[in-house]
Amino acid sequence: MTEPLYLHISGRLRQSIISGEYRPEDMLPSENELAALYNTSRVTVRKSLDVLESEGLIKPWHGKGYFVLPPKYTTFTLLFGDNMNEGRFRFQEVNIIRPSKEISEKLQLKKHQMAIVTRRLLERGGKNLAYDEKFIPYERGVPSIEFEIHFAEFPDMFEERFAPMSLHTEMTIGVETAPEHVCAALRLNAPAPLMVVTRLIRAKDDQPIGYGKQYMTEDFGKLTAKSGYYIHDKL
Amino acid sequence: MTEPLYLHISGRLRQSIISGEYRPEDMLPSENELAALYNTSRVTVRKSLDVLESEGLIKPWHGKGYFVLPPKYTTFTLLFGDNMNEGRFRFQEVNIIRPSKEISEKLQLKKHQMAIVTRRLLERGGKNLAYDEKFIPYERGVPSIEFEIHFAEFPDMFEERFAPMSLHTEMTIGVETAPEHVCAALRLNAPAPLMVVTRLIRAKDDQPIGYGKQYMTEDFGKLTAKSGYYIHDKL
DNA sequence: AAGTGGTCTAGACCACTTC
DNA sequence: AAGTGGTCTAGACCACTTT
Repeated sequence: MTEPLYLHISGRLRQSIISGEYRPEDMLPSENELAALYNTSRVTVRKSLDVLESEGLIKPWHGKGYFVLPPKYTTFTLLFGDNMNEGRFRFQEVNIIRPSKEISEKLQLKKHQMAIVTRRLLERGGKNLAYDEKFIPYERGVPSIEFEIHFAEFPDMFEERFAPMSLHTEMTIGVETAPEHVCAALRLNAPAPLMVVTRLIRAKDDQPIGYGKQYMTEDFGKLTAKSGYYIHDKL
Repeated sequence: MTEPLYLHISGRLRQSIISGEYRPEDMLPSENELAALYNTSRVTVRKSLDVLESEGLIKPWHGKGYFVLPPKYTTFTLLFGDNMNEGRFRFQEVNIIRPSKEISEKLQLKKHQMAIVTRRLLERGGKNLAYDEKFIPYERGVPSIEFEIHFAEFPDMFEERFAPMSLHTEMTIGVETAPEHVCAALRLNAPAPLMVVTRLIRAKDDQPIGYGKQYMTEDFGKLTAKSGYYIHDKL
């Protein structure tokens, strides 16, 4: 139950930084001073400073000392997929198609290479909230398996074929005027601007292996993001 | 120039995890095994494992060993403000106003408390791309200073009065039908759905100290976000 | 030369898990 | 009891910065 010393020290220092006692550009006491102050070894002090460094609060400068960093307000953590799983998906289509120019470029398909598409509609409370398209390259010799994946979410569906840790995703969020088939599925009277989230899944070698677009109506809700050191689960 | 041993070890292990040699749920060799393998001390091995833990790749389990974690696909890092600074802002209004219900709730204003508003228009290449509103509580006795801050960006403007590290921001991204004054400023013919980013700045005690809304047109561009271990600057 | 952080060692004792 | 990770010590030597 008793708190380890190194967490006690990092906690005290974090508090001092957040409260403004140490401000950005300020220097913390040296490792030796802290070791003397808390009557402990330099190793333990270093461990507590490592904690704060990994949280992005401080940066050591060889030969000088530990500096307090200015906060980065432009970096947000976005949690995506939370409200995606509330509601019910209805499949509209699972097919092999000749890809559009956009899809072909995003997936870097070869000429005449086909793509597999799944299209789904998200319903919640009797309302059509979102429309969802996923595209993956079609390759001969990897047959029916592809048709089973359409129940899985991005990028879970790739875990069988790729090392999971090697996948990464690029996301864009914007407004687009939805194409007709999307408007029809969502039962919109006229082409309307919708929030569109695209996701491009890449494997370790940056090879694109999946591309998805989600069209979200006003009823769908909002995406949320957070920034700030203060929200760390520690403290 | 020679790479420290602990980084060498963590690099090798990271490579093994990303390549799929160790998969999620797998256990890494024990600290003692690694120490023997690399002919080094347990302390150095621990330091290399700490690196991977702070990257979210592994999790130690007391008495058992180090487990490889499954990737979290729902956590994205969003860089906001990059395309906000390209272009030119034109101030439309700086004023003390009676707040709307929305503003009053977000800022948790007292009854009859006023708010300061700044409204701006973002132009780029002759096009109106975005409209920007910021609200902060008005307090008597903190007078004209407030009017000077309107050149600063959220949340920089608060750094004088609050400990910078104590601020945090909650963001929502969604589609809203823009109110009339926004449509007028953006020269839209009819009320149109726009991408709306709201930001609520809170101080350390969770007290709201600023609220901003940005309405973005289709021309503005998209927000981008990334996920995946693979994009870490290391490796 | 003196102070700072960066790396590393060879131990120690504890708490948790497995057998 | 044996193996695992968790914490901590008291040194050592190096590289960088300041005086």
